[in-house]
Amino acid sequence: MICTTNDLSAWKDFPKGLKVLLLDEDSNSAAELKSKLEAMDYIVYTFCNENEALSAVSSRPESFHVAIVEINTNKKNGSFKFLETAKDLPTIMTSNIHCISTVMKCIALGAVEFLKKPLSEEKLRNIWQHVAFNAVGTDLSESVKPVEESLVSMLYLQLENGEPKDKDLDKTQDASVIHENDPEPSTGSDKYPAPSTPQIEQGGRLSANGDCQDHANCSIEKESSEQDGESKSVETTSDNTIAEVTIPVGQPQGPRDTMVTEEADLVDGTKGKSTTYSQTENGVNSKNSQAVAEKPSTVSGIHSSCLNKANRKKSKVDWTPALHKKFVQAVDQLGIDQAIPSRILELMKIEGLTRHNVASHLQKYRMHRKHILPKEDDRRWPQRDQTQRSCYPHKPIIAFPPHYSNHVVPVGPLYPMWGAPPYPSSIQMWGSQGYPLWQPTESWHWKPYPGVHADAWGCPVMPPPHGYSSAFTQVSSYQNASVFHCSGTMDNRSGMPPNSVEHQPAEEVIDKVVKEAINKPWLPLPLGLKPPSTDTVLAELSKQGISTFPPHIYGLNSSCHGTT
DNA sequence: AAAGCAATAT
DNA sequence: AATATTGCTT
Repeated sequence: MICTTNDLSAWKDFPKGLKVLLLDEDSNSAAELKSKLEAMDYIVYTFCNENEALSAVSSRPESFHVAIVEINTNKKNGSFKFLETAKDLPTIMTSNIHCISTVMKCIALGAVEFLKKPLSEEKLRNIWQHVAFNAVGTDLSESVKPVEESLVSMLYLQLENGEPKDKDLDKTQDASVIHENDPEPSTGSDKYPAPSTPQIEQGGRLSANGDCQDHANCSIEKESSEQDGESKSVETTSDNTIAEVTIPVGQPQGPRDTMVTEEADLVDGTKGKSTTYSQTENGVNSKNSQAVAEKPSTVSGIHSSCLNKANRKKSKVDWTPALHKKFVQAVDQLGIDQAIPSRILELMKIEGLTRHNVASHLQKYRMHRKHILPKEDDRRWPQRDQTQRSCYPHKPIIAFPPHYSNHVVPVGPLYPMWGAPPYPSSIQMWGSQGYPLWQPTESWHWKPYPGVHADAWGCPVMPPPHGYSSAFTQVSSYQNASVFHCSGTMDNRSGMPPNSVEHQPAEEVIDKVVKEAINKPWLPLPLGLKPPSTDTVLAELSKQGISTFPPHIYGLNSSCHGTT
């Protein structure tokens, strides 16, 4: 039964007279509980049979304000049927079993609260707070929604991790919306001391008032300025949110404040969160810190929530590694000069992503490449063909872009395809198209391997690829190899060991390597170095009055520069 | 109208 | 800090 606020104000001695449906198939415990409730002036209707209780609810819904249901451990589906069926009746689940998954399941199915047995008077006293008030003219519901949203997300994730997913869960998942103007039942949680469990009931069971469905299919929101039906979506799967909300669920007495805070945050004004795109991801299994946002199952769809047409704040796109990868793939596929937002958008096929989103990301992406990559190149060994950089693969669905081999070395493993850099934490995102990439000097949010000093992303992070190292390690030590990778471009000093060569400016570093190459002529030259022609060498030697070849020709250094 | 850039807002 | 938004130019 749903009460209006008027009902409430007119209710004499509330909550006395509250009508409680009690379902407990153990008649003893039912009787015990009944007497406790009656001691509080609640009116108790006891049922020992789920079906009977359900039929009572359906035949005279006005007879009950709330339900207290004991989970029947003897039944495979222990009383969840009631929970699932009596959606309009705020239902408090109770059990001797307090395992978190059970609790979560209850909540996911719409329970307003889970009370551990034994049920003290203390615990029972506040059950009235779950009465579904139809908060006309109030927006108390606002404060409830975000919790619901977070909780639902959390549950989703949780269940994804192994527990069977309930059919209803999908529905609830979709309810992750901020309903700003819903005439929604509310218990007035802002006014009264909250019961131990957040009252997400009404939200979770929104199907009652149709909101859920309403929102479920509006992942595409027309933007007034956009004709192509771009929509906004946001992430539901905020790690933090989930994490923080997790605890309170199972532990009524626990850190509720955390949740409240979270709630406040979410509510506060305008933050609307909705979905994260995730899409079918072929190759990448990005397992990163952000992975939550792109779990495989999330992958095929957007749990979109939609926005209330009325007011909907723009939300941010979560450029997860997977999403970024998709983006990069699209850019690559189009070729850098064809890569314009609208086409990228097309190729990405991400529901809910807007051209603006792409444009924005593209802007950043271009900036990154423009500012970072060139710098690296300039400091690196002379490129055989500098022009290649500007015209890299337009049809790059090939394992290695042409210029790849010209670059000194990809720091990491060569990615078989663009896409899926195997790193655990998505480092080097921008580089997935074959650029040699180390972390740019600038901060970049995709961090190197966990555990590795973030600033030390230079070469040591990953072993050099074979092709590279074989040619190289012969010439120089590990440090020198690093020199090539890191050259002076990045300021990684802080992350490097004190004795590493990286401290030297690029020129010096180069000189040093050149010198070493000269000193050990029997070794292959480092990539990027061409040997001086014999003529040049001879000319230089004769200039210096040398006609024989000493084992070490230090003096060649300068001529080397001149001839390469 | 769309793109792109820079500055600024969130 | 990362994105979005805005304003402007092309």
